[in-house]
Amino acid sequence: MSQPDLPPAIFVMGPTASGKTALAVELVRRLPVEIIGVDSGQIYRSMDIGTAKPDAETLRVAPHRLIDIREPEQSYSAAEFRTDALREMHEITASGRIPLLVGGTMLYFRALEHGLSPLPVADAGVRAQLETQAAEQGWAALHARLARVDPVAAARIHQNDPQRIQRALEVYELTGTSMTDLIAAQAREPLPYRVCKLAVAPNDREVLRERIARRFHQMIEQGFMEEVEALYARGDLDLDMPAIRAVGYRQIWHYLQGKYSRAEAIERGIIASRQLAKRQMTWLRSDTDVHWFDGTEDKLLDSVLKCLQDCPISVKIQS
RNA sequence: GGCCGGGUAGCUCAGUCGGUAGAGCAGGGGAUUGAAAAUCCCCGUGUCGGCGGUUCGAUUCCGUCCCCGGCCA
Repeated sequence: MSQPDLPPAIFVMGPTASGKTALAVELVRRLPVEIIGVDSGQIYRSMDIGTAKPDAETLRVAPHRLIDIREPEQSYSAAEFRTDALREMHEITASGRIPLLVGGTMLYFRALEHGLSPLPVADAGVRAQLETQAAEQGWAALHARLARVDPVAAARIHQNDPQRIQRALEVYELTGTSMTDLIAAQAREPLPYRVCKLAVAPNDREVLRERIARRFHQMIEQGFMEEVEALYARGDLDLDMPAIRAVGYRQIWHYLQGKYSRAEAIERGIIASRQLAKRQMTWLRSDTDVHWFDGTEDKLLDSVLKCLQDCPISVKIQS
């Protein structure tokens, strides 16, 4: 099962505001590693404060790959991430260093590590068509249709989950084959690396909740409102776009539209961040072979370095 | 001080023609295959403000007291 000839890689995963970036930057100082961001928000240009993107100074010492690679009106996907990340990882490995993947987008980590089944890419036309049908007949009708073409998927997907109903129907429309059959037809390709997975999160949930609130207020002080205002003022962006639906951006967008007061937008932004952290924790807990770190301890770096030495990848510490 | 509203889940409230109560939000758990910071699923015992009274039985009716609004002095 284990493949000793595979090159090493490190994952640093964790919920929002857990201190992943700080740890990654420290690791860059000590180890022959290069950072790749695993963050569906930080891929966007002009979205810096609200995505907690490392500042220019930090990026100078610790460059991040796969951030600032899209405009806010564009979309991105787990599949594109996997392709991009694999390419960057190979480059880093070829240069004799170790890829250090850091972020909080757990689906991207999952897709990278376990691969994705060969399914068709999203098709805006088909999606629009399904959207129209849903508006006319309701999603329950589309779920019923899915049950006819792909009963296995329909049993798994809840009838109130429009996003997944739409995707499963889209796959069928595009290929004439059910998603279930396509997935069964070919095994996923796992990541060709020996990975050491680290999870950073405070043991005490309340600590994380406080950190999230504090950081959100800091973002506001740093000009988060103004950042969203600038996006809003462009006039070509809206809440249907993944970038604008991001935590914090969405709530401030509502404020700019007059739906929330300023204070309400901030409060709801904090709540949305906490709910995001909760979902991220659910992903992490389901991962069986991660090494957990509290993240708030003083000797975090030492513990992490020791863990990396003991890991199957056996990273040598260099000074 | 008088009159009128209110005091029910962490918050905002609904409700019980008397048989010990339920929504939204928050919170917790889970799912997660090209939107994933997305999209969903599951989870609600709380002296029904305090004390008395009536009653087989009171959160509900009556009395009284306390607290919070508003109006009048």
